[in-house]
Amino acid sequence: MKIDPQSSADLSAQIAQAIRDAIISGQLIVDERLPSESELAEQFNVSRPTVREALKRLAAQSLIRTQRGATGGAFVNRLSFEGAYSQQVTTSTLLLSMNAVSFDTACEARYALERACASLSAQRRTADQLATMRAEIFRQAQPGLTDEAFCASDVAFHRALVDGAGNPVLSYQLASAVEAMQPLMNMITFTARSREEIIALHANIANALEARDAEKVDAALVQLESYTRQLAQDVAQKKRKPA
Amino acid sequence: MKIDPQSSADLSAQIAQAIRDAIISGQLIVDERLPSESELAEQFNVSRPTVREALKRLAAQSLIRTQRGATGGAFVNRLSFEGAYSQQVTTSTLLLSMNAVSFDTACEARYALERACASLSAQRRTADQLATMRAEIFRQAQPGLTDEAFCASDVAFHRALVDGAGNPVLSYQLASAVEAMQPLMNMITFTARSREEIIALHANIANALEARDAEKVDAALVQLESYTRQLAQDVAQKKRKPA
DNA sequence: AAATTTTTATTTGTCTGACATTTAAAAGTC
DNA sequence: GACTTTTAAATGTCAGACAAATAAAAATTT
Repeated sequence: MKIDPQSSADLSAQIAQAIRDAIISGQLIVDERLPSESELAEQFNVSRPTVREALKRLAAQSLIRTQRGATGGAFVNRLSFEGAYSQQVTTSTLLLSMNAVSFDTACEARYALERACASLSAQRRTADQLATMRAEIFRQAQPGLTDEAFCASDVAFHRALVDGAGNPVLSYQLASAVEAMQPLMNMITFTARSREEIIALHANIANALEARDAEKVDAALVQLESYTRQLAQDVAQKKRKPA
Repeated sequence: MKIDPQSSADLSAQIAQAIRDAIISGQLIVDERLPSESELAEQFNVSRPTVREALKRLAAQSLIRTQRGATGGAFVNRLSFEGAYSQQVTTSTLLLSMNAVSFDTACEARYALERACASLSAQRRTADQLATMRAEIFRQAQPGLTDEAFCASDVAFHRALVDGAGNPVLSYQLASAVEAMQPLMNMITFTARSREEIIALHANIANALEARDAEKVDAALVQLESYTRQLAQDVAQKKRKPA
């Protein structure tokens, strides 16, 4: 692990990169303890605050964790799906909100991905996952539900659908896409009529999954996508030309 | 932007979270300048090193950038697809290498996602993207190509296929999945025979895209997936029982 | 007056040294 | 032997300083 004293980049960034490379290349393995901050400072020939800034950078990426105390220090993290997932949600959400990605584009991506695991889900979904979906459908039908709560339940429903594929990599990638869209979905007002429609489509999906009928799941998802886009369009139109 | 003095979490982590929340919620907008480090230190009632650690955390997530000098400071970054993408590749690569995700699981996820944009790509791919694919196929046929170079070209080919869908969100999500698998793919030795086979399948895909035939693209991808998994299995078997 | 150079102020980057806090192990005590 | 106290090591935080970069302001020259 060396740094280039000629480089114009921040020392803390260089040190972080050096350690990051060591982790990625396997020189540092999971749960291994890094040298103490003072030792690292000596190794890299910098001061402790500089080392600390580097370590905080790595901590922000969940590459390391720190513990205080006698046997404390910085340890290489085992990257968990959960951790990576929540980080991914933050990033995706910001991407959507900052880059003026159109609702249609986001929607298209989401459903394209979701349909990708629908057929796997039809094969593998467990009874538990099906029950979760049914429970969420039931919740969605409750009167007096706020739009936010309705959307949250919608996310949970689709999350269960995705998890049904039984592939953690897919769950990780997809769940973040679904969740990142939630702020956009929250901007849609769901009338009683549109909720009914969505719930019916959700029920179709659940029924098709119960029957392990991949084609019907796919068809229902296609319908749900086009209906969602229709709703968004109506909302956009009303905004332009308020009654 | 406030922090909880009762909390046991690091001050720098709390401050980073407070600023992060402000960015996500839109209180701080793109290219807006944060208060100077000294001002932030005063606001949060902490020292400057602590503020700096917080800012480094945000910089590690590309949420902010810093500039030195008179009009310098920390500015809110516009999250770019490229930046998010490279970060995502790092995370996904580590996830695959650290969590003993089986090759089959990763492969299944990758092709499920890839097939998801194949039909879009068949509709929308540009002549340029098709030409890129053809060029990569040509490169793959060159004798004397190392396995690493072959894999890199493979990534480029699939990247072009994904980009053909014309949906930046899909490109972003998918390209990272494809690229994250590269280290795993690099462990496979591609014999002349297997390269031939893969190149033929790539050609099938390109032809089908040229004809804008979504079904044929899908079929070729299914074949490619099963062939890739077959290859990986052979490699694993040879490792267990070396000739 | 215009162009160039110098100065100056501001801001981040880095260093030094100190103290607080947490934690586990070692030492001491009952 | 079980419990308590001490100690040492590590991270967390602070204060103050200087270095380096940078742009604006001021001064100088043409």
